[in-house]
Amino acid sequence: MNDKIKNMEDFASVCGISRPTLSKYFNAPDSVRKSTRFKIEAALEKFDYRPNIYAINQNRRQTKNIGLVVPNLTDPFFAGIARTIEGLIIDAGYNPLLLSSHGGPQQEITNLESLRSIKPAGVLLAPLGRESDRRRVNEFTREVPTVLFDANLDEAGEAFFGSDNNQSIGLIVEYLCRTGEAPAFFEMKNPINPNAFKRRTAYLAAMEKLGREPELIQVDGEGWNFEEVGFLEGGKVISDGRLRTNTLLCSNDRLAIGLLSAAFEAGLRVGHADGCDLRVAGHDDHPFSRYTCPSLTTVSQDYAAIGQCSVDTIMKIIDSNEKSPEREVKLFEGRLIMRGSA
Amino acid sequence: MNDKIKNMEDFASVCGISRPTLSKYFNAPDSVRKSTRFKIEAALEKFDYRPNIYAINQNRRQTKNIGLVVPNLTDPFFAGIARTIEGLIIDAGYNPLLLSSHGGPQQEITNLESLRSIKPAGVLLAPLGRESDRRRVNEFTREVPTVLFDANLDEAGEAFFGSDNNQSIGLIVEYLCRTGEAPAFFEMKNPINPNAFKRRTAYLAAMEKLGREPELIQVDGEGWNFEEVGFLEGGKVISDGRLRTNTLLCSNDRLAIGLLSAAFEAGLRVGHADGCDLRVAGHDDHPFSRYTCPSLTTVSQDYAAIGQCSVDTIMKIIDSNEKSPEREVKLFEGRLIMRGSA
DNA sequence: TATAAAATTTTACACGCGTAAATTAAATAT
DNA sequence: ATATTTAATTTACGCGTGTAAAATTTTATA
Repeated sequence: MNDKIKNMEDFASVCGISRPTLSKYFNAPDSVRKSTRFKIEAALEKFDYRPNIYAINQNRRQTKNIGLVVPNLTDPFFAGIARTIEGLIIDAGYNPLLLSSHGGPQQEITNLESLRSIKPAGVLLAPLGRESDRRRVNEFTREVPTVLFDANLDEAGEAFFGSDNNQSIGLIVEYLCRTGEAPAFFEMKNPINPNAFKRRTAYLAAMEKLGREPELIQVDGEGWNFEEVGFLEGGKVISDGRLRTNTLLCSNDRLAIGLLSAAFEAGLRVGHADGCDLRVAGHDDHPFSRYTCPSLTTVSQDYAAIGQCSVDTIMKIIDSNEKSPEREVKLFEGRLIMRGSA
Repeated sequence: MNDKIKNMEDFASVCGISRPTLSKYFNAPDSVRKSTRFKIEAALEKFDYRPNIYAINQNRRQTKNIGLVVPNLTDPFFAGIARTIEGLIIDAGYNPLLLSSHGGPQQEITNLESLRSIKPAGVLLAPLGRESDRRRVNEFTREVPTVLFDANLDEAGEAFFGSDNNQSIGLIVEYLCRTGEAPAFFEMKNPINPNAFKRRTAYLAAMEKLGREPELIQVDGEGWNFEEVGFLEGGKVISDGRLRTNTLLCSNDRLAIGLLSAAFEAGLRVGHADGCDLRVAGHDDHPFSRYTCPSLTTVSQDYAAIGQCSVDTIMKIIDSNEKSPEREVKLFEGRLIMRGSA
């Protein structure tokens, strides 16, 4: 009884069931007769056997793998999104494979290449943005069904789902204008992320709509070390005294976190209460934004919806087994998160 | 010339080289004659072919996969460690597979199970700790060469590498005592992590050594939401006024981040400067600790060394193909990071 | 109970590669 | 140039599964 079961053949014999039927069972437990299903599951309790994943994937026309590529796992914001989407992929009966591009376009391509060799049924890609190797990403999306999320990229992939920066920035600009001085927009001069461009434009549009004079504060800084940029460059902006307003809207929360730190060290009191020197707001509702000093007023992105929609769409594409005629794009609205900083 | 190359056979014919020789090449490019190696690599330039990873792994005695399991990828601290170790694994010529247990023992086992089906050559595991399913983890380590890091677990795995909490806590306790009032130790009553226990013990030992009266502040709270625990329970501790000292040493930085937030909202001034009400220190040198308000004084862990040592060891085990007679344990020293909060 | 439909089994082949043994060719040493 | 070592080729088989077609059994339907 305790002979090692090493393949489906062995397991078939202890089951008293033929190997092809077992194969059917493992691919879809409901596709076999109830009585045989019970027999199989009873045997599974007694013997531990699991089909060899490599043999399976070698012979299937399609693997059950879904690639999930995010720009930077070190950022808790993306780590959280990845976790959410992983869950959705598992719920759909697929096997998520999470890769991080670590902020580098070379790593992004490496990720796609290594995914290609895994022959995924589909890929969910949050691209780096400006730095992405457009040509090679496009090349990849022509071979593998791909849905983009978070950051859009030309016409790459079958669909894109992200946040409506126009709406979300409009929301917080309106809030800031209504409750105090009109905000200046604090951002990096050359943002890596396309969302940053959209937010800049959205800020300008929102200010114009409200009849306010926009003020862009575009600071130096490269890479993904947003906190550091916010801290160093924000510190300069503060000490320069070249601020025309007491309200700063940051392009994202991580910049704001750095800026808050710089403001603190400069002895400025941040917040909307009486006697405060500065109001600071962000965008994204980063996991840490609740615990900054003061807590950060920001806009949250609807990542439950974005993730769900991305997974649903890639599943639809996989099931229908055909590229949809036109690229679907859907943007989701953000929600104002009012806290202490503005 | 543009016939699709779909397997090694096809590629062998366009190369003018036999398939077994190609197989040798892909397993070790240096194992074939130089002239044939050039021929192969020239052909690789013209045709794009990569060996089918599933077919390879099915037939190899050993895969080139190394599992890497961390307790919580949402924590930037672990995300950073994971990134470092991933790089080391790649450098060693292996393929890292990163999984996060998301703070749950069930997920931890699920991760190990899914790793088992991938038949990894070895696994690097940072276990959850107290909540880990000891029995099943042990079961796994008997089947797959495993090296533990970050948190120790009984006698599981072939080796353990982590931080010397005794040294690091001793370091900061000594610093705090030397520069101000002796610290109380702020921690969770039932920590999930074995390091937390060690740090508590180390705190008590360090205080005794310095002839100071220790004070443990053990708060309620479950799970991995350390900032929230630090914020909520820290807030209570502060408003209770039951603090005998003005200096708090937190069991980890994330608790400290929450505590700083609570102190801020309570209107306390944190820092070591004149006129401050409270000193707060942490442990770990979390990526965000530089940007708290004030910036957080803490102890950094030597994760470059821990990662390198873990990878070296799993490689040694894999190469020697035998379980070492005795379990290796090595602890690395921390470094004091002096900043504004204490 | 007879019949149709559905599920299962049998048989057989395919997938793409690792790998071992025997043979042949090439590189190196004498 | 010959002998020796080293590398490449040929041949052949195995890995553990998917999958298709035909034959058989079971279940559902009439």
